[in-house]
This record gives sequence, structure tokens and C-alpha cells, in this order.
Amino acid sequence: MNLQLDDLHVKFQHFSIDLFQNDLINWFQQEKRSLPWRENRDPYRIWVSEIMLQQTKVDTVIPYFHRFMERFPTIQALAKADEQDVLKAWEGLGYYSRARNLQTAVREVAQAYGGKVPDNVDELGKLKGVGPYTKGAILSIAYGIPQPAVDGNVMRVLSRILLITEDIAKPKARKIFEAAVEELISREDPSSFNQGLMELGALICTPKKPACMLCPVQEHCAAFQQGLQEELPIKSKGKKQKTMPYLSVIVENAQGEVLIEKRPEEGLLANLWQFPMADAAEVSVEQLAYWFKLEYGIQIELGETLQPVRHVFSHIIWEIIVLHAKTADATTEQGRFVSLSDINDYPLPVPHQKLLQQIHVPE
DNA sequence: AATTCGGGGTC
DNA sequence: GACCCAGAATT
Repeated sequence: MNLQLDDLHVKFQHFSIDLFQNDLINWFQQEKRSLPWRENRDPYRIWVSEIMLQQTKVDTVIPYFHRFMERFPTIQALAKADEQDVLKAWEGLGYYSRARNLQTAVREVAQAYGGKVPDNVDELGKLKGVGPYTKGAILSIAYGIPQPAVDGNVMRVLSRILLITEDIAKPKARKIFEAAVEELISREDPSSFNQGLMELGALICTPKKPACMLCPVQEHCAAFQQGLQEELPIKSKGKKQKTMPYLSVIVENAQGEVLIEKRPEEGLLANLWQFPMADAAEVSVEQLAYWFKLEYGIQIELGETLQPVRHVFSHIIWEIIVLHAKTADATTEQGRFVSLSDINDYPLPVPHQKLLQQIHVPE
């Protein structure tokens, strides 16, 4: 670490921090996109946006952000909301623990800090779902405090500008970049500096084919000077996903209601709802009705086979064989029958929305 | 340090 | 297919 820090200081000897700050911040002020969370400096809005933007593109977040702020405009509104309603607002955005942790943290802020988002490293960093990046982003953007906010963009941009060859897939890499930002960051406008680095990564200093000819800090970039911009950052590959086969049944009762169940409160898609699903490694189609009777206490009559559903997560792949079924029973402990209009009130993960669409095309 | 957490857009 | 995205929590 000390060696790498010394290495950084060597790089900074022929680096004009003042000019770099000016070029970056001036460009950001001129070219920054007009985004809903840039309308003001409300720390709650900044906070919500930063959580939504974790591993998620700006274009994806925008409609969710509008709906979320309309539904939960304040800390207090989100604090007193039902978790199911928060998950419904998050439906389709993914990484649902973000939503649950955000509400947990908002409740903490409401109770322990009188509804004011903390403006210091210690208190902010203790909040659920607020890690090193989000902490720095909120402090710098909402409060103007010079703290590093190192995300994927910042690592890519600085790896090129400073020719840092550390593997950015490794956890310890972030520390190197945080040390670099602490040296580089503008004390006058840390908000524009941090956002400028990220905006640069999103618009100019892109992963592939960076637009160096349009770059406001081209003359500061060591990688460009050596023609190495396409070689950086160094990033090792992750392992590929494992495929999990499932059997799922859409069970309809006499009233035309369908059976759904709530997923466990921990793990994948926690507390979301789904159609009953059996591990196809343990249950065959022939055994499905028997398995269903065992699990749900309901006799079903299997009907037609629907379109199989394939869904790719970041670490696994679901391949679901989907069957239609009818039952005369109306109740079960393990789930609940809901009408096709009421099912819209339940947060369903995208793969199960794909199932739903096969029996009910929303208007 | 490695794994677990979603989903969509891009090439 | 592979890669990437304003990452954090858990083990």
C-alpha cells in the first residue's frame, strides 16, 4: 500500500492538479446532463438516486426515480410506508435488498437523527446500504464535503489518466483510487469534481472506444499520451453463471384466481412473490401434481404446457418449464389466490412477470 | 478475498 | 454469448 501510494506521488509530480480540476469542472458545468436528482441538493433525493444508480444505468433509473419520489416524497413518507409497497415501487429494478436497506436506513435517520440525513462520515457510513461509494457521493454532492466517491466510472477514468494498472475487479483496488481522489479533489467544488469524473466516464471515457478527441482532460491523460487508453482499465473476468432448472405451475381456481406465494425473507428476490416453483432436478413433470399436493395441500389438474421461461441473473440462470393447472380448492396456507387485477399490487420479479404475461396480457 | 445479490442495454 | 452499469452485505 505504501509502495502504491509512493507510486501515486511520483505520478503527481508531473501532474497539474489545479489545471486538471479546472478543466474537469468547467466541462462538467457546461455539458452535464439535466437529471431529475440534479434539480436541487435535497440530501434525501440524492440518497435515493445514489442507491438506485448502484449497478444500474441512468436511463433505467429515471422513470423509477420519478415514481418513487412521487410515492415517497420525504424521509417520513418512506419511513412509515409498508415494505411491500416499497418493493412494488422497486419492481423490475433489481437488487431488492437496496430497497429494503434504504427503508431501514431511512427509518434510522427519522428516529435517531430527527429526519436529517447525517453530514459526516461516521454516522452516514453506519446506515444500511450506504457503503464507501454512496457515503462519499452523498457527502460531496448534497453537502459539498470533499470525500472520494469511487465507482466503476471513476476507476476507469483515473486508471487511464494516471495509468494505474491495478486490477479494478479486486476489492483492494478501490483504496488506491480513493487515495488518488483525496489528492486530486477540488476543495472548492467537490460535488462537481466527483460528478465530473463520473459524467466523463459515462459520456466520454467509456469502456470501449473512448472519445478521447472530445475529452476535456485529454492533455492530462497518461494513457492517451501513450496510446494505451483502450488497454485500460485492467479488469479480470468473473466466472460464468450456473443454470438452474425449475418447474412452475400457474394454478387457477374456479373463480379464475391464480395461486402465488411469498418468497423467503432472505436471499434471492427476498420477500417478493412468485408462482409455485419446483426444483426440476428433484421433481419431474410426472411427479408435479403429487409434489404440489404435498407442498400446498391442493389437488390440481395439469393442463397445457406454456412457453418455457429463461431468465439470466448476474450469478445464475433460471430455466423454467411452465404448466397451466386447474383446481377446485380455494385456499391454502402456503400461498394465496388472487385475481388477475389484484396481482398487480404484488411485487413480482421479472421472470415471474414473464409467466404472468402468458395468461394475462396487461392492457 | 470471494460470493451473493437483478435486470437491461450494447456490441 | 460477453461486457458493463453512480456497489453493498455477507461469509
